[in-house]
Amino acid sequence: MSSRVQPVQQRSRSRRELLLRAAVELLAQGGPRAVTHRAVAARAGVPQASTTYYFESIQQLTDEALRLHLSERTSELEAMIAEAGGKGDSIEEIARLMAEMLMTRSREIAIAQFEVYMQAGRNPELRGHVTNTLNAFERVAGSVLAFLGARHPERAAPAFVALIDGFLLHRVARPDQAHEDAEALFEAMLALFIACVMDAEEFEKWRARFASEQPSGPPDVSAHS
Amino acid sequence: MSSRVQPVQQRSRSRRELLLRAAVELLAQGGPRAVTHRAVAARAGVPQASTTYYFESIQQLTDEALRLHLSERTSELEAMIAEAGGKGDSIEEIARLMAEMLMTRSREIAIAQFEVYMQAGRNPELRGHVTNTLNAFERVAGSVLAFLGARHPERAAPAFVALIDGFLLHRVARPDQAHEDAEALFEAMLALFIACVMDAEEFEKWRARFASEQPSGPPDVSAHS
DNA sequence: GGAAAACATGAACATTTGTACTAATTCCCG
DNA sequence: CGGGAATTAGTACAAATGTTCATGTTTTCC
Repeated sequence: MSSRVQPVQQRSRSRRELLLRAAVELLAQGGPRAVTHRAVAARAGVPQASTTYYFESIQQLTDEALRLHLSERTSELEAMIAEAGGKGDSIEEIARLMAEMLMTRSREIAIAQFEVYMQAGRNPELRGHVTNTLNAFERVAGSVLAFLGARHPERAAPAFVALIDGFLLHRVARPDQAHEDAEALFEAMLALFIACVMDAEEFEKWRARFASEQPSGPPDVSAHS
Repeated sequence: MSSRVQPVQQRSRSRRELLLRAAVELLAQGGPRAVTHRAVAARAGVPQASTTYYFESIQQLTDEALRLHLSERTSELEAMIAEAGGKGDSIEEIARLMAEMLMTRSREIAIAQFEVYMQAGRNPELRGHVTNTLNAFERVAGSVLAFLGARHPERAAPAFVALIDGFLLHRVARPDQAHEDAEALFEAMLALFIACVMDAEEFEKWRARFASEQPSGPPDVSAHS
């Protein structure tokens, strides 16, 4: 009934983690229905029974995998900040850096992130973790906006993160657009938004640039009824 | 091997639709793993075998259910436009109307929408439909922005839709925030964004309002490790 | 070295799920 | 109204899945 304890031996712990990573991969690639004991074990290259040896149930395995993913996103965020530190200090540079960093990640990372969001909507256990992660995102966004000179960064931050996640979500749902076009659009979006919350002169400058770039009309896809 | 045809009798057709709606409900409430033959039949109040009578496989049932959901979102959008027509013509009014309309929908509608996005990421069959729906959203967003006087509405529209979906997604993932606060924030976000793509005077006016409202700092949730 | 604890795994079992099949019932139309 | 098609429903079965368990192996610690 109670959850299995953390293994004490190193090899065990890494094997356990192997299973968690396999679960995240399967979740990203095939959705929740693809995360089965057997599939996870096969992908991790361990025998079937390992999954039930390390985890009480498939639900618990999945939940822990999602928490691992969340903690890795936080680490990733810190790494991004560390890497970006000093590399740019203008709106232009920051927007380019962010767009590039977020778009060069694997598609699976974004998908897994959204699966976590979905799961958090149903599982109160996860909700606190997701809330903390989102708050962390918003804190960082607020810092960046503040660094650039936004007037009310903490207020604009949630919108900034929403814009980013919305863009990435649409890219997951509609992956056909060329990568370069998408990244350019993303960068322009970010720059425009940042400029929005700055003072008026900065804003004017950036809005002009946003407007001057060739407006790419939405490509009409063959109608599906 | 081929898909079953549309039933000829009225009762049959409505029953078939009943199954599709049940599938969407289950998907929204319990995720993809909750959509099983038996669960769908039970929720629709029809015998087990109906699901296999009307649909080739559970996959086909799910796919069609998702397509139904998409087409209903399009209808909903048209209804919103019709209802909003003439009710507002200022940025303030439009933002309030949009925030209210989008936030008073059931939570399940948003969740189902995002499940469709996730599924489209994996299923090329669905992708075209999702692309069309997103393009329709962006077209409407572009019209609204154009109506309000945006300079390059078609270029700002994708960002606008991304902002909306991102906000709704975060609300799904983190539903604890009070509804009124969330709606007010949403409205402010929309108004700010719209103002962003307007001329400078409009923008200044709205940015000032956005900034003057009490900035609600992110509530720190108890740390989950 | 050897016992005890921790770890690992193959095989089996119970349940859930997808699907097929047959018989009964209802509906449509001449 | 009667016959054939459409639909409904009960049931059975094969496959997939979650889980258990007995047993074998490795590691730890004295």
